[in-house]
Amino acid sequence: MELHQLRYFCSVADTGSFSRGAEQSHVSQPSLSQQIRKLEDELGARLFDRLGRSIRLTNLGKAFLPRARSVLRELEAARGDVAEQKGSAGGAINIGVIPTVAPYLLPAQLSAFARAFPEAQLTVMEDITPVLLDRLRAGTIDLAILALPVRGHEFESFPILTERLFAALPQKHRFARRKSIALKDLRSEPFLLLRDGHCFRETAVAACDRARLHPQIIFESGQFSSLIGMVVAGMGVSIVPEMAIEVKTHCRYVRIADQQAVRTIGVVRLRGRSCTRAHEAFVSQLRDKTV
Amino acid sequence: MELHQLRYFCSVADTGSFSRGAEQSHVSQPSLSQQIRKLEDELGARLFDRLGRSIRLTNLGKAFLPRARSVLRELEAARGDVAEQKGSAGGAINIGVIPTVAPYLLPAQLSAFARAFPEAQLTVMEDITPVLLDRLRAGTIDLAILALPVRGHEFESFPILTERLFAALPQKHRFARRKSIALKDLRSEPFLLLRDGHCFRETAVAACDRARLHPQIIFESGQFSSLIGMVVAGMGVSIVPEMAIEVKTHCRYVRIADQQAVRTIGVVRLRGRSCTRAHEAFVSQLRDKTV
DNA sequence: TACAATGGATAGGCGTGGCCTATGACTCTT
DNA sequence: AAGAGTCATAGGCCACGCCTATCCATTGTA
Repeated sequence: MELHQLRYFCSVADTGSFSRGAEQSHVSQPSLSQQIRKLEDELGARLFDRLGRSIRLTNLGKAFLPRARSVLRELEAARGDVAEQKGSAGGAINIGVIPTVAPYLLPAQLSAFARAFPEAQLTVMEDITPVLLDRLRAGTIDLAILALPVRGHEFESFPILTERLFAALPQKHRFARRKSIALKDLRSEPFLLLRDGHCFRETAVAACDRARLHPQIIFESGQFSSLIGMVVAGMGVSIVPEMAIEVKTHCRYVRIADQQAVRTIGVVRLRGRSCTRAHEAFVSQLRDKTV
Repeated sequence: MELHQLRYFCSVADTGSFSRGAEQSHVSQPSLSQQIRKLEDELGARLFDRLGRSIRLTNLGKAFLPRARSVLRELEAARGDVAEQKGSAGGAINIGVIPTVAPYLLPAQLSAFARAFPEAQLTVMEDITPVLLDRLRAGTIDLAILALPVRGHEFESFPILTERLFAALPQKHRFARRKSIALKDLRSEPFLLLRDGHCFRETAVAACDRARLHPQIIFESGQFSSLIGMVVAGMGVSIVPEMAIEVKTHCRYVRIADQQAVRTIGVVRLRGRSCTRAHEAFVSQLRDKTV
């Protein structure tokens, strides 16, 4: 039983004639006759009575007609579904973000995207890089926003911004007015850093390594706000990325004089993973609208 | 979009693998790959993400899967419907019967058939031969039980019984005790006959013709019961077929001594009209169970 | 009664397309 | 490093759906 046979059958039933049915189906009458015959053979029963010049549905044909129509209707529904999903930027987008980016980048991005594509359903999960990568692999999330580069060639990534690192100092600190600072100058300071697992900790530690600095870490947290609060309280100094700067607090941010002291944020997805229109739109917004 | 493509798609979605899907669908893996690819091309979007070793449904694939299943389910329902209709002797049977047969032949036949095939839905319409033939042509009825022969090669007919004609005489009639009678002997009698349009009227008149008798018709009716009632009342004589004999009444029935004075009842259907099991069963019961 | 017109069935040939096997590219495991 | 497993690609074969041409039956008309 094939779809074109069902289509032919419906055409014949509609037009009441093999010839007109063939015309309506854009095939020759013999081809249509052949296929109807084949369908009847497979079903093991006639669908039409051939009464010389005219034809008529058999009882069985009468019963079969709505079912055939139903199959074709379902098919069209399926096709329509796909076209709709493909055309509109609808559907679910699941993204993951690392905690050291989420509070600074996302709010503006999300609201802008929600305004531009109200039909898309965007859900966000915040977690550290290795967890996000696992989730990408597992398909739990479609995109991840995190610090580049990522290891593993199963991923492909696009940078969206590169930001410099700053030393976070108490307002009264002796270096607080400097334009820039060498990390080495902070050798004697107690350090407040992110907890292990956060990729920015690695970034900060790498910067220290380049400055031959082995920081004495006296406090660890999962978010910059806590670190900055501790800095303001005079507990020590910290290293934060540009986007984490909170201008209101009694805290000074001094650029670290190291060309390599940067972090690059990018969007990562599983290589070969197909994208809906919504995904494309979100990624391109990230790339374009991010300062 | 073809049915086998949908089947392949579902197989792959079920098994989570092209290879196992191919195995389940009894095709080679490359063939299945080709068809999936083709389906994707037609839809204009990927249904699966190829992730090196494993695959996964895309969002669009997830949306498409239930629709594809639905198409296949509808198809199976259609196939099942046909098998059911064909296998069981179910479905509607519309038969037509002429009035001069209906009350005598049908009751026993109908109840026997209803007992044997309770799943068949039999409806009966009573009318004169030309109307029944029109209805056969129009497809309003499937079978007609009437007097043979019928003209028109669009019909095919099977005889089911042949019966002799009898003269219906009042109990006191001078010929009432005879074994048989020649119609010519009734030359002087007033005749009660069926109305014009009833085929048995033609049959009776033809018998009269053969006997060189031009009957004086004083009463016409649409049913034998009325005629017999009039005979009993002494209004005249009539001609009735064997099955119309009502033994209880004060009426005598004398066989007409004319080998050709018979009528043959048969079942007629449109040539080339397909039959369900129920139809076949009904016809064969008529042929076998009729005395 | 013959003839044309209509509608479906049949016959034969052609070409697309679905299927196969063999092989390649790649990943993951041992 | 080798092997197993997976999907993609390539090339060839053949079935089958399509076509045109024709036949046959029915129907309407001169």
